Amino acid sequence: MNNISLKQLRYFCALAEHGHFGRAAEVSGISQPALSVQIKELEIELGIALFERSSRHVCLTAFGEQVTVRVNEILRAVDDLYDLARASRDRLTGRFKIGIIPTIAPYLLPTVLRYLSEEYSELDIHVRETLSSKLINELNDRTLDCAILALPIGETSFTEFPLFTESMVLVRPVTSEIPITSPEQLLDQKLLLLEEGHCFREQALTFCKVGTTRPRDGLDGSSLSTLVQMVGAGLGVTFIPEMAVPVEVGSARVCLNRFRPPEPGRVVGMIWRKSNPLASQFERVAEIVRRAAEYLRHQHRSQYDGLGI
Amino acid sequence: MNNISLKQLRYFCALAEHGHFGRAAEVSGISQPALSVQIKELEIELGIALFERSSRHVCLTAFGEQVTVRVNEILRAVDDLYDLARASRDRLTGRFKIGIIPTIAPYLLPTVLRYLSEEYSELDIHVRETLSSKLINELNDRTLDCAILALPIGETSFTEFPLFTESMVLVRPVTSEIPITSPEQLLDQKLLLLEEGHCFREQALTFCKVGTTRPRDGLDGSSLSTLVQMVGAGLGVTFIPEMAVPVEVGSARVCLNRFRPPEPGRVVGMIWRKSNPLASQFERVAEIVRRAAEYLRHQHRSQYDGLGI
DNA sequence: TAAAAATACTCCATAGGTATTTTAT
DNA sequence: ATAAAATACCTATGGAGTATTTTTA
Repeated sequence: MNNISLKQLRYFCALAEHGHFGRAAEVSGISQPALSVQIKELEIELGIALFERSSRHVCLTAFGEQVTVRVNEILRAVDDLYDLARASRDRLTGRFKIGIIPTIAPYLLPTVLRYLSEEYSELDIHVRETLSSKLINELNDRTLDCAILALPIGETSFTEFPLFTESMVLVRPVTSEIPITSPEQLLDQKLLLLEEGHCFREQALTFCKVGTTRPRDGLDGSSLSTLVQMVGAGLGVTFIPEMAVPVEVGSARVCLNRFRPPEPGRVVGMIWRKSNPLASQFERVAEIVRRAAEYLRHQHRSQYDGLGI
Repeated sequence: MNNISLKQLRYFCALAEHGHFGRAAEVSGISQPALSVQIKELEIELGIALFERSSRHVCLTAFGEQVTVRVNEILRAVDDLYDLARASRDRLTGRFKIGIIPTIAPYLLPTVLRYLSEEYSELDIHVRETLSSKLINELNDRTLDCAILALPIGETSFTEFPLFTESMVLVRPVTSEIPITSPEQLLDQKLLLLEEGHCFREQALTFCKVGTTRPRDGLDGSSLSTLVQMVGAGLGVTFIPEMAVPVEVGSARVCLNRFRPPEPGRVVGMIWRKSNPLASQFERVAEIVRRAAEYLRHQHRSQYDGLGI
């Protein structure tokens, strides 16, 4: 049975250093007999003497000297655990795996990553971009630490942290005449949507189905960028999130219009497993993401206004 | 206060490996609640969670994973202490510093070293050849582990282990006529002795002073070899230990004679500090030295007989 | 509802304290 | 005779057990 204790090893080091039971005990904050007993037990446990005692000197045996080196290493390694813990407690360390859906990633990520790496310089951030359903699986798998997606998810095992609400904007060909300002006006439009699985598709449809009918099916696109290009080619209309506007619109021959309230939109938030012990850290991370989004929105809003919409 | 215990670290490893409190507890030979408590205390001590718990899975946090590597190293290092102890207990390890007086060293050492290195193949043997008084100081200094010299020493702090008794042999010039067989006959001889400090000098004189007078002072030599050469040159007579005969006599034009009992002689033994915890090991070493000397004596005796003395 | 972890409590082993003895210089 | 380590003995902390509750899938 391995019954050596770290206390014994610390006492051993103190005694090895001071060569005197009384002083070593004092330094160790225990009484001399307590130290004597512990050293003796350590020797019994190892089955060999560590010190050569006399009333004048206490000095290490040859074996004791070999042990000193190793024990110092051990104690140093244990102390390192504390340091590591403190570092990990105060700020995230090591790998940090964040998931994000495709209809947010391209627009939010650059800014978020910049903000995060400013705050957590030594954090090794991994990004995974995929559909909400996969992100959720990977969160449950513990493959991801957290995910940025549209709320609500409605899984009780997750903490949902709302980041911001973003509006949907309608993208029309420049050739179209009158602005569309209510869902009803969409019914005779050909609506281009992201392919099945994207939550943004569902969100757009939800808005359109405010009534009971839905717009004529159009084509599916695999990215917002593609959809906008398709709109520019006159194939129909589509929605994009407000945040995508500065990136996706510009090159394409399209025009935008907002709706009158209630504007279509969605809540974007960050989620993580409630059981993850880094939860408190994640709130800080989420706050940083929120600030990044806010900054982005201000930037965009000025451009947006510049577009005169 | 550093209150992590090795037990906790072992439990941690078990839990990290099994991912299940119940099984890890079983493997560790304790109950599940005991394990729960210890893991929790470890986490409290470190101030950060090591595991992410749910009733389905128990898995390491990012921090826990970092800790696993280090803890495994720590536990391995602790186990190594046991191995090191066992190795040191069963056989001498590391440096072994042995002292030996000049009137024994050249004759006994080669054989002793051969015997010792056969028995302790990985022992790093250091030899120190000097006068008894210095050897004793160095034993007290703990510079030496043990010493081979003429007994008795009479220090209570030393264990004296007698190895063998060796006779002194008189060395005469071949030109001298009649054998000398009793101390009295030495009184009119010119006696060549080792310089002050060699115990062998005192031992020779002790024999000569069996009566009250002592032989005429001769010259001092720094080694037995020198003395024998001086005898060959007709400068006087000298004593050498029996063991030195095969080495020192042969090239010189001298003849030998023994005395009738009580033959002059001395007890050669090994000494070490009583307080040295390797004492039991030293008895084994001493026994090996004794066997080496015995072997040597048999070898010499046949040569000696061949000389027809 | 079932499986697993956490909690509550109890007990005993042992670390550590004080007083004393032994040892070695 | 003195300084230091070892021993004896006692106390109290805490490690570990059993029984139970809480949690989550």
